[in-house]
Amino acid sequence: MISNRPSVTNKLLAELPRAVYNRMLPQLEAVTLVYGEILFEVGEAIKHVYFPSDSLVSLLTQVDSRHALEVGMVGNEGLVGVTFALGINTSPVRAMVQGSGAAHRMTATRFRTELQQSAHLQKGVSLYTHALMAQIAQTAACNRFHNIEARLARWLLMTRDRVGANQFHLTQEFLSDMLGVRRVGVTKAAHALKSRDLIDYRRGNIDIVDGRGLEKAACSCYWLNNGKHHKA
Amino acid sequence: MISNRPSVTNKLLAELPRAVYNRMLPQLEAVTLVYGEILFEVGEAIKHVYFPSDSLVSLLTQVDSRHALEVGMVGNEGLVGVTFALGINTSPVRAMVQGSGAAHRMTATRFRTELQQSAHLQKGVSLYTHALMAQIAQTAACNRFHNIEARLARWLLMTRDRVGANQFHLTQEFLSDMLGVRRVGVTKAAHALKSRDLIDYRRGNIDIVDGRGLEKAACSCYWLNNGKHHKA
DNA sequence: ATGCCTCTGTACGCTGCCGTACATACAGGC
DNA sequence: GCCTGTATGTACGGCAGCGTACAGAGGCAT
Repeated sequence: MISNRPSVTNKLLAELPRAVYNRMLPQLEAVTLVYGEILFEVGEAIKHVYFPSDSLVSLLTQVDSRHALEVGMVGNEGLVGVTFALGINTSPVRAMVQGSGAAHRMTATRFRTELQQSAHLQKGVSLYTHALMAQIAQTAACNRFHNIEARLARWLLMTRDRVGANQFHLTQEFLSDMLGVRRVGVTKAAHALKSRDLIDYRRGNIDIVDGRGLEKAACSCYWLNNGKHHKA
Repeated sequence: MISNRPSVTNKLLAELPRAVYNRMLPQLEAVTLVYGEILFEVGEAIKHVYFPSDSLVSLLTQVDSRHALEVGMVGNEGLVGVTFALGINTSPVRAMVQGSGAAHRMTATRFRTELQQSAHLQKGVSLYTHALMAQIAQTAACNRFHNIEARLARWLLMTRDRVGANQFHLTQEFLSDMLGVRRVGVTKAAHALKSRDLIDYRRGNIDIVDGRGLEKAACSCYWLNNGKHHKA
């Protein structure tokens, strides 16, 4: 018989031993995250941690009122709120929903209890924290050395890998905040990629036409950090 | 009476409860780190973790053969090898000694044992890991938006805070790798700061003349992330 | 003191991105 | 259909930093 418990496709949860997984399930609340929603703001107390399944969350640093920059991207391979697992109940970054979709969340206090009770969960979260640190460091270097076009290509590929689809909704305005550049800069880069038949887009709907080609257009950072850390 | 055990001034160690501290001491090996020494390379297995006391270590990402960039700085407030505490025995970054001085190190396997035995140590390492993540994220944004001069000022101040002195040895060539810019770029920025009587330097010996002034010349990232996270 | 090596300063053309402003095109509501 | 808002395209001067090359200048060793 089929249970009516939420179907959890978050990998971090899915890789837990059966017993731990089952114990955690009733504590998880299924939620739908929507594009633009802010899960937590810088310095704000974290109330829940989120386990995306087919949603996608961006971690952003705000420099001043005009400038923002994405430092990390969390899909179903991780959780939003790793800092909480490190014993801090505020976030150094803003977490914003970049791709609408399903996720499960758990209250911060319950999550803490679970962490204390399960070495497996601790281990999984630690591994993911490490992967996230590596991603942030890689992104930092990428932002410094690579041009907008290559970074845009990489970014689109990383998004594709996490949502598992070649189409998704994103405006250029939004992308400019992710890459930390002017909207016009995104327009030019996107135009260039489009003219080479690598992508297509129309009013926020982006379509990756030639994935292979796009991978060539992206900087090598993509391969070094494409969210497949666990697979190696 | 005065014991002849090594005087450990690393804050992470110093803040441990007496009992834990005493148990760890015999496992710690006093070492002297020298400018330019590489503690570990990207992807290499970590043999030891390091607790700097008056030495200073840079965490670098190597993009290609020509381009490197510092993403984090570790002084006596932390440890080098946090990723190991997260269950990964390789480092995603290169760790390079930026300021010669004393440190204590422990073999990776012993460190892991200690971690399992002491919740206090775990807690301390977790908090530091969080601070380091915040630092890396902040640095990422800083590298994206602020000009060389402001970044150089910030960098010198961060170094000062960690070594606890207004003078230290650093060539402009070295600095260019830290900031991810040309050496000439550093020369110009340093020259500008010198002409404003904020710093002085001569063949690698840098002297912060006017700390207050330098703080004004630095970007706001300095205040957001000046290694005093624990004090708040 | 001589010579070498390292460190710092200067020059020059180039390009990617910036800030800003404005023009076009598409979508949905009425 | 028309209007309005949103999304995308184009234009233009300006500048910070790039890549490269070479010139002084201080330290150190022989």
